[in-house]
Amino acid sequence: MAKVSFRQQMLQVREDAIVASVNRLLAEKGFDLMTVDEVAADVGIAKASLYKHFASKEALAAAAMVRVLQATSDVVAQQAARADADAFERLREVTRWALQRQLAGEMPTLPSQNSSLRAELMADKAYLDLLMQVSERLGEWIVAAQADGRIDRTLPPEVVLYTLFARACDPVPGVLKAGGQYTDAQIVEWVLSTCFNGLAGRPS
Amino acid sequence: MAKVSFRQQMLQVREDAIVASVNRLLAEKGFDLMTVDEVAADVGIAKASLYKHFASKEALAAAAMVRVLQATSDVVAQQAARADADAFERLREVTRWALQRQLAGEMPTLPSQNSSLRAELMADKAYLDLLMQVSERLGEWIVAAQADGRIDRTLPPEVVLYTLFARACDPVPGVLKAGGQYTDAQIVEWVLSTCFNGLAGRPS
DNA sequence: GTCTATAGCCAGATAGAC
DNA sequence: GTCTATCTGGCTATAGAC
Repeated sequence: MAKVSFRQQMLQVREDAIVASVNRLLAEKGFDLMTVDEVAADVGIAKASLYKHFASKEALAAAAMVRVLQATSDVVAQQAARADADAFERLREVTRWALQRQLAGEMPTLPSQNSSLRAELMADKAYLDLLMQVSERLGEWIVAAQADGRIDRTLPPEVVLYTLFARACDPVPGVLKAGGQYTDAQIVEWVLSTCFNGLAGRPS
Repeated sequence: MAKVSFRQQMLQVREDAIVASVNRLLAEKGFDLMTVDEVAADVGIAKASLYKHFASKEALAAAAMVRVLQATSDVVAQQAARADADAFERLREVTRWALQRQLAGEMPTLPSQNSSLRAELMADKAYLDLLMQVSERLGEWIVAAQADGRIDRTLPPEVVLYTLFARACDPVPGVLKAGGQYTDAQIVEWVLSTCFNGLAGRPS
């Protein structure tokens, strides 16, 4: 029994390595431009071996997306446990985390509306459950922050939620980082500011 | 001579039709998922005929991108001619136009950092000249609006410029439109508000 | 210049030995 | 389960007749 468990552990470690590679490549090139050959080369195994672990390129990407959502869910839970922050601040911290992860090259972009990946994700229960869970928690905070008057009450909560999801995959941080003249910390603060305070800024 | 001119006119009309199709398909599926066969079918001519007009798929897309920039340049010139608007309002009107065009399904998304399209565009003088021209004019308005105090002075103008370009290709309007419960006009106003006033809104 | 037919290539997926 | 070698399909691009 110990031997089986050890083998399973090895398998798990390898699958983790695969998913980590896929996550990075997805963030770097997106689903369409990422090739399975690249993933295999990056992990250091043969392409055929990949297909013993995952049934298709879409399944590969879906596993990476699920992992990202799990990480997001963890951050959300961590913010929910804070006693010293209101709903608005929690939303901002989750957004800050997403921007940092994006600048670190570890945030895959959302699947475009007609990608083959989208169909696979919409059939993936683990993905949908996590997406629902995160959306519901964020939705509660949005409504609370509107009640507090810290988020614009004239915006439907749905609009706020989609805007936050979109900022996690925004091209702006990457372009600014590619320019090379700002630190990651500066970029995060500016993008957070344009997101929550707008380009016009907030009068003090 | 009249006959030659007539033929050239016909050619021009056909090329316009091609570019219009490419523009729509680019906006709908993006460069990678758009196939040349689709373009040919959409225009109603054989694929080989397309290649008599444009040297490659990249050249096709580049022509569409140039056309979008020309339209943008026209809108910018139109706003520059207004006597009843300050820099901030001009920026907002140009952004509004871009959002309306996107909701109409006529705004191709920006080429991703490593697409083959990007290399072609960076070698296209007409594209680069237009991009530079539009960027410079918008840049002047951004600086002026910061001097007026209507755009946040703590943001580098570059950050504001990239943010505006990014909003023209934002996924949020499309997702909201796909939801089907809001009018285009509502969507435009909400996205404009989140862009300039932020999610937090502006105290009056 | 327009068409039909096809070449050439690349990437996802698999066969079969070990 | 891992590998090498190969199949398959789809896409860009072109040849050649008209």
